[in-house]
Amino acid sequence: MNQGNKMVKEITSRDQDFAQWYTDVCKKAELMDYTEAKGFIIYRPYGYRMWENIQKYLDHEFRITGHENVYFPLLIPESLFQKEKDHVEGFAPETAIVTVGGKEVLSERLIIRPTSEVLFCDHYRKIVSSYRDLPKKYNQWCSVVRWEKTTRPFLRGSEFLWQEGHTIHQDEAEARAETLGILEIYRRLGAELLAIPFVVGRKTDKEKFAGAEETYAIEALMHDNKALQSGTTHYFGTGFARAFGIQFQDTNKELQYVHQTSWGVSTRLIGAIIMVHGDDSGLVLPPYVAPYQVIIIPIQMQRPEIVEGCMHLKEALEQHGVRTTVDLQEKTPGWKFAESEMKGYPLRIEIGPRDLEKGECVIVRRHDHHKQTLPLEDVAKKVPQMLQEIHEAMYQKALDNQIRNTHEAHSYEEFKALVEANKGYIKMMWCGDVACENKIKEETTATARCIPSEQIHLGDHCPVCGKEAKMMVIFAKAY
RNA sequence: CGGGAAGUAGCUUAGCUUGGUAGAGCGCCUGGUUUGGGACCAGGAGGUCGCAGGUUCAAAUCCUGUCUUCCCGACCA
Repeated sequence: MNQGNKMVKEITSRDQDFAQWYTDVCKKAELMDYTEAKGFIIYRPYGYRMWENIQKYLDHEFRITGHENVYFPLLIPESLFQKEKDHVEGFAPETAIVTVGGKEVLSERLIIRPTSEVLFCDHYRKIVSSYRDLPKKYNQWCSVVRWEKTTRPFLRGSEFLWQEGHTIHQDEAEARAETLGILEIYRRLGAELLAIPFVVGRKTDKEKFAGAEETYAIEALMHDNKALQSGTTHYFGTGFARAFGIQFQDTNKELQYVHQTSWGVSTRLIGAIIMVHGDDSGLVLPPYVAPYQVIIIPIQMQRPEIVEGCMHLKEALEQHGVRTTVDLQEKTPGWKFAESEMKGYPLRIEIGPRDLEKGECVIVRRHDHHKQTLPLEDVAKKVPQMLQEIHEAMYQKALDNQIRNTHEAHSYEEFKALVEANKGYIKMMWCGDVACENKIKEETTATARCIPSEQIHLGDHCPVCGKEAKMMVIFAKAY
């Protein structure tokens, strides 16, 4: 068997044309479909289930850290939206606006939420008056609309699904702790569910969220060495509170403004999974986010004992908590093997007449095509361990790739050469001046991805302007 | 939003230059034979040629506009 070769012929080779490969995988793995409206995609069952698994993980984490789910409206009166200056300026270019209701032109236009800060603020203003009302830690699962000029499935859509957390606190320390606490949950989501080693750090002022005092992000390196911002958390200080008048009386009987945060991850994570783990045969799914962790393929479906054997194994696996499906399509085994690879099931189990005679089955790992034979009776109790090993191997592979594609630049010339050669993450000292950041972007198209908490001292001066260096920044070309 | 390319059956597409009854392969349906890496035979269904105007006796084909997708830039989860 040609294990190293591309086994599925219907998609573009990954290294030949990464963009086309990505689109092919999205379509062929049946994750999504296009609609007639630009940037509005259908999340098909196989794609949506991944989102549900992400939801399940995060929703549990949010709950045990004291957050409550809520739902706020889709539409925001324009006047409300305009209360915070930076926020409006940041989002105005990409809002969709409802101007007609029924047959009447509306007296006030309604903005379709691109994010819901202002609605939460307006509500918090009404329900908070005492320190005893704090904190409020709300989260909502919803979709938002942003009128993007260029759209791509999962990576940038006119509408996308996400969760947005909005919290208010008595003081800065508590709000900042919330911002970093959620960031840590996002990092763990990557490590434990998505098998993606996120680089975690603070954003530069230029890359900050509109209206935020501090923005943090999780960044992931894709297989084409471009970075993808995969989630953000923001500390707002009291900016929104002042704009919206969210005040409370503290224990000294004094009026204070609340300290606020917001944070979110979106269906863009699905894009990250595809681009971090996928290969020339299609999707490769990390076990804990995969809709099904095991697909069982019966060989010779006309034999009832084989289908029966498959069903029994499915039951046994499910009893061990393994999400399992049996491929009962009227297709040849070869067809099913190819499709199971395209769709990225972490484990494929084949049961044929020869196996059944010997009481065994063939079990194949998707991520490395490793094939082995196991006694049927051992499968159900061994698979959970195998899934764990697959998860760890996939995480390690992604981490190795990230380390291999992270470089240090000590001079601006070196930096430019690294960007030019498409070398991934590039660490470089920076003076903190936006002028240098702009110059870098203009001349190289690379942007500051984040200021990592783990700082390395690479020099005393900013390689761009020669002034004193204040921090090390990770730069990369980004999606 | 600028530059480029493309839209014909679910998918890949021929036909368009030079206007004249829409064709193929794959997939799908029915029956049969098959089944350990994308099976075979026979029969069958499926199309307002992206959409809207225009030219013409006649438009998939020519003209105008528009929408969507892809690529390259600028802008953003």
